[in-house]
Amino acid sequence: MKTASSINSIDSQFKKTLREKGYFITHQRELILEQLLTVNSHFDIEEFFQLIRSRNIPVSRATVYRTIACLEKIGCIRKTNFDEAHAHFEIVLGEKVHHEHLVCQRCGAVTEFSYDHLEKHIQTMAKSHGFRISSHSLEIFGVCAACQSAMEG
Amino acid sequence: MKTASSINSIDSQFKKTLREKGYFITHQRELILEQLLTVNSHFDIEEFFQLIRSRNIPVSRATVYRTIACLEKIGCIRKTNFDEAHAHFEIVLGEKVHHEHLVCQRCGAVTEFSYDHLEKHIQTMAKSHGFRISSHSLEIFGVCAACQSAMEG
DNA sequence: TAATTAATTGAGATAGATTCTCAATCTCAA
DNA sequence: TTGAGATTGAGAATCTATCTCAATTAATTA
Repeated sequence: MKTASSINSIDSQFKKTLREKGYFITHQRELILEQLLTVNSHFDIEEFFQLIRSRNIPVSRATVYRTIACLEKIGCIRKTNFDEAHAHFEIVLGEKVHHEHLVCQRCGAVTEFSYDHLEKHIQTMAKSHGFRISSHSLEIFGVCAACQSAMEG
Repeated sequence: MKTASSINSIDSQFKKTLREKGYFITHQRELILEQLLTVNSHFDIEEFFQLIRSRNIPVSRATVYRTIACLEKIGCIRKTNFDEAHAHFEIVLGEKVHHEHLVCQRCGAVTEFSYDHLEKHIQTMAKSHGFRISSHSLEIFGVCAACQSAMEG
């Protein structure tokens, strides 16, 4: 649950990280951060930009794309692949445990789950190949429970 | 290792599957299949199409895209996500064990590995969410051993 | 084998997502 | 306050992939 204070805290973390990495805190970035904290996980940029538009937030599409890319680069946001033409993103900061995704190919619903052992298995696997890990992603595609019922009915 | 006979066998499997699923065996599809068997795993369509061009194989870009999509639909080819703007594909038929990928973000090298337990863990996870799995993909991003040495040197 | 029907093809238009250009503006540090 | 360098906006450009539609071709049937 996002309480007012947790939002402020995430917002501050974003800005702190931006500063630490040498980025400027611009008015547009502040506006985007503020809006980012109002969206659910797993947004796509166009959808997010339309939201910004509808709220009359004065930020251009280019800046939204650039800011998301920037936040991704500094690790505040994660890009995820749901096998669609456009990228999806989710907020990372403030998250304790890395999670994976169940993606329903019928309704598009995304369910997060965490998988304790995966992390260490991956480490072992990578080590045996001399590979230095920077990230990983596990997506499971299929049909969610709700859609299964809907299809039977 | 792809021997002449294994290639013919894969080629026949492709065609058999096409027929079974009600697709026509066209001259263009035969040409594409033939060329497909000469490329390494993990090709992207544009790269593949340029290869076809350079060999003066008379098949259009649209047909290459359509045929790859068709082969994917019938399960002869798998689409993979290497965090790039374009999709990558790999041949599935003739493969015994599903594999995952280590993707080097520096040189782009892709290493396959298989992970015995993943399959059943995923099944368990999905079951607990009432989710019906159709596929999954695990990609590990980072820097391969060779690039690590190169970066030190 | 010829006719029939539906699938497939090619060329180019189109769509969709994202990045780029560049002049104007803004941020931050000194 | 000021200068250097980062950032922005608007629209052009790029890139990947799909779509359109008339012409052609594959498989089926007579």
